[in-house]
Amino acid sequence: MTIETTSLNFNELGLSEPIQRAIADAGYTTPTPIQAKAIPQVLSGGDLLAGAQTGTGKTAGFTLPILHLLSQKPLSEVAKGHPRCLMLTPTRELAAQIEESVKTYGKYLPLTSTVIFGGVNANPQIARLKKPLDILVATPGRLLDHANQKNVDLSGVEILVLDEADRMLDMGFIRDIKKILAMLPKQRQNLLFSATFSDEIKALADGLLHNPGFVEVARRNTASELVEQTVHMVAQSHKRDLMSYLIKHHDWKQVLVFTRTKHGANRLAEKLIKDDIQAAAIHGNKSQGARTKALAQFKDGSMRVLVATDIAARGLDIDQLPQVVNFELPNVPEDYVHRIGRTGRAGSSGAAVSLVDREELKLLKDIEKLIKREIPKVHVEGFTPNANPEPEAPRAPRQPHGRPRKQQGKPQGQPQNAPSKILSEAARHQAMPQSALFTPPSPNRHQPNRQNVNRQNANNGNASRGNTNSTHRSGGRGR
DNA sequence: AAAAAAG
Repeated sequence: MTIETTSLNFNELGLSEPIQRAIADAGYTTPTPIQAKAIPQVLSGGDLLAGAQTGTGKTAGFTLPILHLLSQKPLSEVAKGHPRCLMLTPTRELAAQIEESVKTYGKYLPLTSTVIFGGVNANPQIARLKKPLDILVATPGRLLDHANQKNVDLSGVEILVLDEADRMLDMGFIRDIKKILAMLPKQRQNLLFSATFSDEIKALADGLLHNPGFVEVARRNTASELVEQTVHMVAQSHKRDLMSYLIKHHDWKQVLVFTRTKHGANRLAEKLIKDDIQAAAIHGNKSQGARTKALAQFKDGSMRVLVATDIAARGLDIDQLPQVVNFELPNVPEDYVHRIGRTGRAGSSGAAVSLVDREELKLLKDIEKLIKREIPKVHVEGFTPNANPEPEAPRAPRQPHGRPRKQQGKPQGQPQNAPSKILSEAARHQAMPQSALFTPPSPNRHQPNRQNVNRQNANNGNASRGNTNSTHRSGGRGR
């Protein structure tokens, strides 16, 4: 299990019977650590500061007790058109996902919810906001829009959730959030979830929370042993060919590929489609319709490859995703952890492969420093740049068995017959030109003594890359 | 330096 559970049972947490029934329907019996810690805190009615990454089960950690609290007061006593709970989250997809969770766990309760975000027609949202509403999940921009136009009245909010607060600050939402906060009643319960605690998060928490309870669970990067991580050294110009090769060679049934740029995501998706691999790109320049469609198809398994920017790095919960690829390494080492956290979720194992150009070696070092381990560099058998329009047929014919969704054994990425040559970065990179990295290893290239070279100098001179420029977009979106 | 989010 990647998501740790506890020895507790959900029926010991004081949640009402309809909620327990919905939890059981969803197949859960045991809360994760963040749920076990956060649920009693939220039920107590106090403010909460929670340190939790995505993938720890934190969404249910606040959704479940909030449903309980709201359902204690009958809807008939509550004014219509006044959401009683507001959940703010950085991306549209995350907002949609959280609202789905609200609906899932609230299905036996007479509570109503909706989700509000930009990129789509506002009129259906306006119509929905006129009807009774208990829980409103939103991204800040569109919500503020509606609030300014008096489409929604936030004066009845009893519970506020700021999810992924650090990310919202990174994305320059602080001004919007402050404006929204000013519309809320003073008397309310506040829950703040953040993966990291920068000074800015602390400042936000200080102004927002009153005598908060504090819960924290281990960062997932130290716990993600079940995600098998490897690196392929490859020139940037050969990455797209290698990507097609890997997908076909390993017969990956489903893979989420991260690129550094939106343009890069488009180009890779086009290349894969050209190579008869079903693929779609998702990023912030796509229409919301295209984004929603691509994600839905990927989630239901009808889309083989989803090529994404870091829009999909955090929080997206894709059931039983076996394989993640970093087509380029992320600029911020923490994002690597978030990206590979899309696999190995909910009790399944996963594999994460990173395609690394020598230009990215510093990023790789930063990542290895963060996760406190060296990621093995694995040779790709049988791939030669510019010489692999089609991969060789796999030795054993593939059975047309469907997608093995529940896979217990080794992740798909590493079939037993793939010889894994683990060479140290020094051995590979200084000994041969990049163009030679994919030719099958000849005997004199074997350097078994170097296989486990532990690079002591992993952090010489590169202090952690603070995301120094990301937060102060003081101009905001000029309004 | 890129991406996300209002249009």
